[in-house]
Amino acid sequence: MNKIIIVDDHSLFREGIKLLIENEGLGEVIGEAENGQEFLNLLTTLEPDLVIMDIEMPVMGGLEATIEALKIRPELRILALTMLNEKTNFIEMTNAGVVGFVLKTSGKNEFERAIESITKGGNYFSNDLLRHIIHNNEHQANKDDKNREHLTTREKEVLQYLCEGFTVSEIASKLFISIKTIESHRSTLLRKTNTRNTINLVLYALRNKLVELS
Amino acid sequence: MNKIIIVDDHSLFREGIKLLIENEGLGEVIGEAENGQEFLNLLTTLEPDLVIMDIEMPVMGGLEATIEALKIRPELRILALTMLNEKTNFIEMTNAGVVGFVLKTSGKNEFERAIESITKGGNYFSNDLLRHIIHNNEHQANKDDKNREHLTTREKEVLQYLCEGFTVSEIASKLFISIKTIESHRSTLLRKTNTRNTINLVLYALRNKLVELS
DNA sequence: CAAAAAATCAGGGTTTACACCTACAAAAAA
DNA sequence: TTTTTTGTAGGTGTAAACCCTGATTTTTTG
Repeated sequence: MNKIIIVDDHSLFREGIKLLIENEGLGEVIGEAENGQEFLNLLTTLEPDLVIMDIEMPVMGGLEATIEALKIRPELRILALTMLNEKTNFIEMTNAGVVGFVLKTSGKNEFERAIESITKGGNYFSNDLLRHIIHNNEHQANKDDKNREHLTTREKEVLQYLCEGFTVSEIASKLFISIKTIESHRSTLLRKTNTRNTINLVLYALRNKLVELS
Repeated sequence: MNKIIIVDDHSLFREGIKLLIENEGLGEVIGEAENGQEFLNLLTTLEPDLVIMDIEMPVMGGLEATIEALKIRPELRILALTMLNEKTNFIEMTNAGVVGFVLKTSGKNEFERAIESITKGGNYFSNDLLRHIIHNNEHQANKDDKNREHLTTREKEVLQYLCEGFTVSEIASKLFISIKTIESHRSTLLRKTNTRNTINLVLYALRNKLVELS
């Protein structure tokens, strides 16, 4: 019998999926978590065969959780459940090692097929998603591969402050480092995001949900 | 027995909620729709007692669907299911006539209580949501009433361009007027919104939804 | 019409942002 | 171990933002 953990920040969604799994005899839900961090905590005591993982979650998202979990348990099989409309890092999630992708807009049948396929050791990638990826590649390929050139921890921190409306000198004071250093980070951010000034950098970050509008 | 229609663009979520409702004996799901338009079509043939309505959906959202549905069937009881993080038009939805509000992050128990309360003719508004509304009102109430209406047409126009990432000189070129004029408008905007610089002005506008993030 | 508000423009001064460099030590990755 | 990345910091010059006062014209409104 499949031992399953469900990771999703929407409690009602978890409840529903749990019922679905148990009703259809797809497995046994041995745990639930509402973000990546909670899930990693569960992993210290539970031994699931399969994880159903949402991607966009507060505290810790599905990508990071997947990477960390597979470091600890490389044999773990993770099925990503995504919404498609937002920035679904399909490539990054597959690189991280998920064995399947299903859309929340998919029906019950596709979900069952995914779980069955994965249980047998296979993969499952939703056709709708694949179609979407191919179709949108022209528009997004550049942005995803080039622009999102991986921001470092410090850069993300500076970006966060910039998006909260702090000036360069204020950030320097907060972090007890030179204004020049913050300027340097901002310049790097401008280059990596291919933006012209701080305002456009902030707008870029908000549009791409690198930060949240508080 | 409650006759229920579920309106949500996520098929898996609908499946789950349907199972939950039937498992707990909360009612009978007589129909599903994946957007407001589909739901209105269903209303021509089905006669539900209760509608569980998502808000953000493609084609037609929950607000418009609620308004239209209650024009046709004023006695219809609609429970809004929302996510809170995004622009949840709580006020507009209640004005439209929904009798309840539950968060997707809420648990099964709260969902059941909501349905029971509504079935008995009452209302149900999630405490988490109410708390969130009240908390965010302190920041917004004053600013909305005083500052927002004060912006002139031209000022709003300039603000729009600023929020799209254009610089002062670019806006001057676009509108065929002097840079000094745009600077003057921006200064007025800074004063009226009580912000310190353009970035904070843009953030203010986004937070208060004076403009949309494209 | 007269008064108020809105939209336009100007000058001048201070501060900050921005672009382009260089540089070096520590940490991480190869 | 060697190479690359990251975080730190500085210099220099230009452009832009920012702050103030003041003024003219047009539009709105009582």
